[in-house]
Amino acid sequence: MARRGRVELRRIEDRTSRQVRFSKRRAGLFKKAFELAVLCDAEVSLLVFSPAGRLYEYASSSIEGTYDRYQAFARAGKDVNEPGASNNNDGDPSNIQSRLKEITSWSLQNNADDSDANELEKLEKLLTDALKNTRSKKMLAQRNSGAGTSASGENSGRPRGQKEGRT
Amino acid sequence: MARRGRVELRRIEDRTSRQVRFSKRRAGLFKKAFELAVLCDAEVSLLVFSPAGRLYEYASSSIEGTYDRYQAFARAGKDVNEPGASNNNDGDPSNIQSRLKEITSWSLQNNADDSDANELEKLEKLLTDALKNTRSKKMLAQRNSGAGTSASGENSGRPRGQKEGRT
DNA sequence: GAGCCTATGATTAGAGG
DNA sequence: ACCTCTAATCATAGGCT
Repeated sequence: MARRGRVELRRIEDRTSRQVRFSKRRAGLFKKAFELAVLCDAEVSLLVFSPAGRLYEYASSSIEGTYDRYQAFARAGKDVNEPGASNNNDGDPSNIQSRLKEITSWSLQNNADDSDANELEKLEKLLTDALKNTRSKKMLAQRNSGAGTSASGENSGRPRGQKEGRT
Repeated sequence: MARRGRVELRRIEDRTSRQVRFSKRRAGLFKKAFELAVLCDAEVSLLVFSPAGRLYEYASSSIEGTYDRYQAFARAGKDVNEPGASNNNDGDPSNIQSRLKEITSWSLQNNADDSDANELEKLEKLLTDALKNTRSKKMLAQRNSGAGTSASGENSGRPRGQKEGRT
């Protein structure tokens, strides 16, 4: 025997049943979170509190690191955004802001603060690249004397509100 | 056709395929997170960064709220508090992370993305300082640890961008 | 509750539009 | 890039141990 009908999307009333479902679905959810991280090279952070108040967690790197990245990202992404000026090039590697965001989150993730020469070496490389980038932009700016656009990697597609879940 | 065999549990190498799978699996994961929250009355917080660095989030209540609960919980349960962890170095001007935060916020405030040579000059200086800082830290680290492997080609933290439609 | 089982609904990889 | 279709795997409700 198995399901007789579709799963209804509302709170399960029976306590025991809800508990069992929670265990099973939680396992499935964590498995999928893990798979997404591994297969697609994504950074995933998942926190679940059971109705009873128990904590379950998964993070492909670390909860704190990902949360820090989230905060930096959310803060950054929300700010300056002129409709006319093609900003918000989050995926464009030649964009200084996105580069800085990446560097910052990388730095936070890796706690690039102390005594690890390798980590610092990487950070150094990132900073060098960013600096190089800045310089070339500056040159362009001087040449064009204030008329430039930032659209070095045009393609910003369309804004597509992200929403999850469903009713 | 459909899958011919089991899904291998390792990073998908093909970029396009990885992107497509990411979208699909992400949708599935968020749906399941949502269902767990509703069906089982759980508190769920899910953060996902795509390989391209875009953020996707879901929270049955709120990311911040759940994260706060997590911290309170973790602290209460196990007394988790690492000494040099990525926390509260904001006051130290020689700290790389705080410097990066400064740079990032400056960059965002001033929309330091295009056509202003002076602004970019300032940004350049900030980056130079940060780089100098990094270098001296690296030297200290090398001196103190003797670990001399230069792994510059590796991307574990993987800052990198790819041009795609934005969120 | 934790495991195991299994029928069946849900998810999804890959191809095509 | 996004939708649809389809085949095939996957997840899982409900039973039972």
